[in-house]
Amino acid sequence: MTPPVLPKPEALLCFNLYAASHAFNRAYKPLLDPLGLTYPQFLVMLSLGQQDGQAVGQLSDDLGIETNTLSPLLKRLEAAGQLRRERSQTDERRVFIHLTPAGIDTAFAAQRIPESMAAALGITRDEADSSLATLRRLRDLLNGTPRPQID
Amino acid sequence: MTPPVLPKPEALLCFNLYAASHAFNRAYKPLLDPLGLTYPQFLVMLSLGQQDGQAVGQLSDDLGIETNTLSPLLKRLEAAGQLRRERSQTDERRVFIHLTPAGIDTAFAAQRIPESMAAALGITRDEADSSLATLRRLRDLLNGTPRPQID
DNA sequence: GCTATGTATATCGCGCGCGATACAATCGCA
DNA sequence: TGCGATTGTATCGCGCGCGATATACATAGC
Repeated sequence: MTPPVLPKPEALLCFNLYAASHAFNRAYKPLLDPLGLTYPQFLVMLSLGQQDGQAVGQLSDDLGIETNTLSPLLKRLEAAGQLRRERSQTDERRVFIHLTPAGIDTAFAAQRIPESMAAALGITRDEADSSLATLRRLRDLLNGTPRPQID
Repeated sequence: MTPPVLPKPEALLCFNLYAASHAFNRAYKPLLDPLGLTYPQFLVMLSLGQQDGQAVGQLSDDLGIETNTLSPLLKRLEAAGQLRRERSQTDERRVFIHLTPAGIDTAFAAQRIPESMAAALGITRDEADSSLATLRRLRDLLNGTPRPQID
């Protein structure tokens, strides 16, 4: 029988995900501020550092951020001198994103943040990987992927 | 030695948390739309359903949402007829939030969403609780709590 | 009582996050 | 070749999320 009282948000997986995500954002902020990056901007810089010259749509797919969110975000990063936006010659609808030299420096500095955060929290690689796998499985489930058990 | 290439966001715990959180939001949206609630509004309604008459600050603490986010959110819920805002008689700085009858109905309807979502995804209570505990520990770490192993 | 300090809530500004929409460039196909 | 459908990106509107700030109320100390 259904209990007479509603569940506390604390008892819900979705709330704990929501709260942990915001907690991560708050914890990263003091480390990202010196770089002049927001958290989603940090993700974009890392993705570009990993593979430069991606189109807007590729970034959108990889990060799960809609292009209508990315467009203004990329404009702000361009205005900050971190990247260039370059129309494709062969398909003028597409826009390729390239890091500037300053952007490359920023990306390398950004790379260290997760490491130092993990170290500061005392989280081992194994713990992180384990949680990460759980979250990835959950995300695939939510995204409607028909459960690809292995990756 | 540090690898010559930057890490993919995919390999980061923080990104997977970020992405899973947004995925949850997107998955909940079609279920919340009929109730006229956003996701944070859903959390507020559940919290009030669990304990009515909370002050703004209590909601803020419990949900980890700043009062500057809650104030306009509560005004929207009041405008939607889901709750009343009532100044305390004894301390006129405080505002207590009470669900309206319509709000109580909404809260009960909202309560079913997590259950049905879990069922649709094939997630058992044990799996949810296990992930939940991991996320809670992570959140406590990030919030600077000096690691209270048990709760 | 009267000022200083602290507390509870609210307002403002800016950057997401995303649905809806716009628009140009490309593609498909008769 | 031409024209409708599709694709890639951008714009708009609204609701968070949160730092900074405001404001009213309460409390403490004198």
